[in-house]
Amino acid sequence: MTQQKPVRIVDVARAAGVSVATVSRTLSNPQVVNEATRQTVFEAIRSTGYRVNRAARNLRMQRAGAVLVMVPDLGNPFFSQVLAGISAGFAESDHAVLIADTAGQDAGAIVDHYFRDGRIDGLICLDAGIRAEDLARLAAQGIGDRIVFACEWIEGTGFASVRCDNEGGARLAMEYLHGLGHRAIAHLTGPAGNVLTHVRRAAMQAERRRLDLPARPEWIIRGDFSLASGEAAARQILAMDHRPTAVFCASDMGAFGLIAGLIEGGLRVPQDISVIGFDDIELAGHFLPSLTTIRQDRRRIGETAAELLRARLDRADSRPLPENRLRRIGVELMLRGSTGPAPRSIS
Amino acid sequence: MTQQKPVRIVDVARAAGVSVATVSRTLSNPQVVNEATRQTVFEAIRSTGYRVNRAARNLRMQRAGAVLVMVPDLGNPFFSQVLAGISAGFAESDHAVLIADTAGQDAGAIVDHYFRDGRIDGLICLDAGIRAEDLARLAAQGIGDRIVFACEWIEGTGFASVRCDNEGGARLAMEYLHGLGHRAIAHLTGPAGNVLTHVRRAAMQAERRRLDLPARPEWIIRGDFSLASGEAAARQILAMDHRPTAVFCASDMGAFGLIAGLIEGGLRVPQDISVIGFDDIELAGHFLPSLTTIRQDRRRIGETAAELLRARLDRADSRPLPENRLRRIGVELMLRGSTGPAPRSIS
DNA sequence: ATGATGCATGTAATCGTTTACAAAGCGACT
DNA sequence: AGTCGCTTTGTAAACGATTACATGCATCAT
Repeated sequence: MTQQKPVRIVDVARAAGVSVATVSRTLSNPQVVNEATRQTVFEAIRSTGYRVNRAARNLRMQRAGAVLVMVPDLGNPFFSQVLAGISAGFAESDHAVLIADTAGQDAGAIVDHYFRDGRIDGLICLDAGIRAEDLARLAAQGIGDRIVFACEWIEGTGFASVRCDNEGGARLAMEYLHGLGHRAIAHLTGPAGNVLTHVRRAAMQAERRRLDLPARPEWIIRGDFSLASGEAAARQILAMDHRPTAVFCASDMGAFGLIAGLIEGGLRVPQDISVIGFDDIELAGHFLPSLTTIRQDRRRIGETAAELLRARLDRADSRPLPENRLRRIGVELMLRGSTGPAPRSIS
Repeated sequence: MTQQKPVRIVDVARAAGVSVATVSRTLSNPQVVNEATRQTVFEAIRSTGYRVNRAARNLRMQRAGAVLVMVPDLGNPFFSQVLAGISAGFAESDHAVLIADTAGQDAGAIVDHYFRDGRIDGLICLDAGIRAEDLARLAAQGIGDRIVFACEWIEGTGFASVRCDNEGGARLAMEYLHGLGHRAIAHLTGPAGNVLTHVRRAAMQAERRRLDLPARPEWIIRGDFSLASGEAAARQILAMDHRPTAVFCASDMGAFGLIAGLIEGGLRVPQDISVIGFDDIELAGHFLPSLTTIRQDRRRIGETAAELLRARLDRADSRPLPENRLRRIGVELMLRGSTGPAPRSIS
């Protein structure tokens, strides 16, 4: 019941009959110590139950032993999968994983503080909402290559980044709808200013041009990845003179809201209108109707980001290897129940 | 572009023309230093851009400056909300928030290592799957009161705990269904061995007895909080000779799967059978039909857990205040579309 | 015998703080 | 004047590891 005092390295040294230096070396650089001594030391470590004090090691080695994951909204289930991947990717490493929610706070300042406090060695950023000047400051401090963006990224900067193949996803969706006979295809976008919004919409439009499909301004419907924005979009569509026969949504959540709204408005999905999402969140397969969508492996994005950052942290300061800046994780079309052949034209 | 070396406390001392002790005191104990000196020091801190090195401070103060959140499955959106609350609760503190996914690993060992490595000062545990002997070891090390369980807990131990009012939730659900005329009420449970499974089922059964409702063994359907288990439960119900007219599910995910399965099997929800969930996850209001459920404020559970742990960390070692061990967060019945009056009896 | 070489280990400085203790300055009181 | 008390500040010893450097000892060529 009483607080037992922790074992220090000198206790191990005493138990093994060697100096602290030898114990330390046995732990960090085993091959330089004599086989017999090594065994003695390991035995002493085992019998004393020694564990190295991280604060001391970190202070001496001038490192933090931790990385930070900045999440725009921890409550959003989308990110939890990425987080799980990151956590798994660092499980074997001796870096701890810190999290911070940027919600409503100045992301740049937070990151700057964590770094300058010596609390973190690196950063995985799921939030591209950092101001350019903050980034410049970070890069100027020479820590630019210990930052990895995941899912989102910032155009025109040299930071490492892991993302899914957004363009490929949009292409898959459009080709598939086209193959089903759809010509009038609308797009429900993400929030304004978001890089994913931009890229997915641009790819969708490029593909529409390539397939020589008709375009109407009102068929690009502004959303924000949320359920509510999908429901709002449904109302807009219901009110249109020229309704699309299919909608490609930039997110599953938006697609869910859209479907709910359309059905409430009296349309049948997919008989009257097809809907396709993006993400493939867990519920997509169980929604009614189940959702055809572009699957991005969020867990793998997280794992890959962890891998990338670890590689950058491990090489300490040996200059080379600024390659491998961008990793694209493949996407997959998940065929389900929310899409079907285009209805016969009413015109 | 060049790595600029960090400002140390001696740099500030030099800039202010005082000793390092004075600078340190100004930061940690301002009222003991003279007003004028204090101003000078603050100015020096500002002009040098000094930030205290956490590793050094932690080493000297024998603390870690961090807490750990153990999550059974980071990928599960249920926990991400709790995590968001915890993160918010520690935003103002100077404790960093570490996360670890216990998936497939020995939770007890992980916790023990984090503590003994001096990496954490406290723990919030969302996973009650720790072995009793590990807990005993932790308690023996005198850190028992720096552990807070959230959502789940372990019966018969003295650890602090934050949870929703599970019994009240079950009661609300049963009373409501009873009021709608339902008599044959089934229950879809959580996974075996889980404390939430046990408590919710026990409360449901107690309420059923109190309301003098009929009981049948097959109306207690084993689930595991997952979509798939809900779908399996639907198949069981469809095959029953005496079908219940309502099902109280221990989780929303289970309820979603159940509804999907029932509808697929030709039943109408809620006309033929009512379904009520537990949790109120975001999608509950947007599912088709929308899900009547017991809302538990997961974010607030997280915030409260953070609050409790902070209080325990702050009081350092002053013995008192082992009170306030248990906090129950209230639940709320969310009336939606998956429940309706009991169908007229067929018998 | 002597010096060079190499391996294994020990000694002690160092990382950047906090804080116990000592000391200095200044009134006030006897 | 001497003593005491109080406030404010400085000096230096921790905290617990890592590692540059020194040392000791064996081996081997000259």
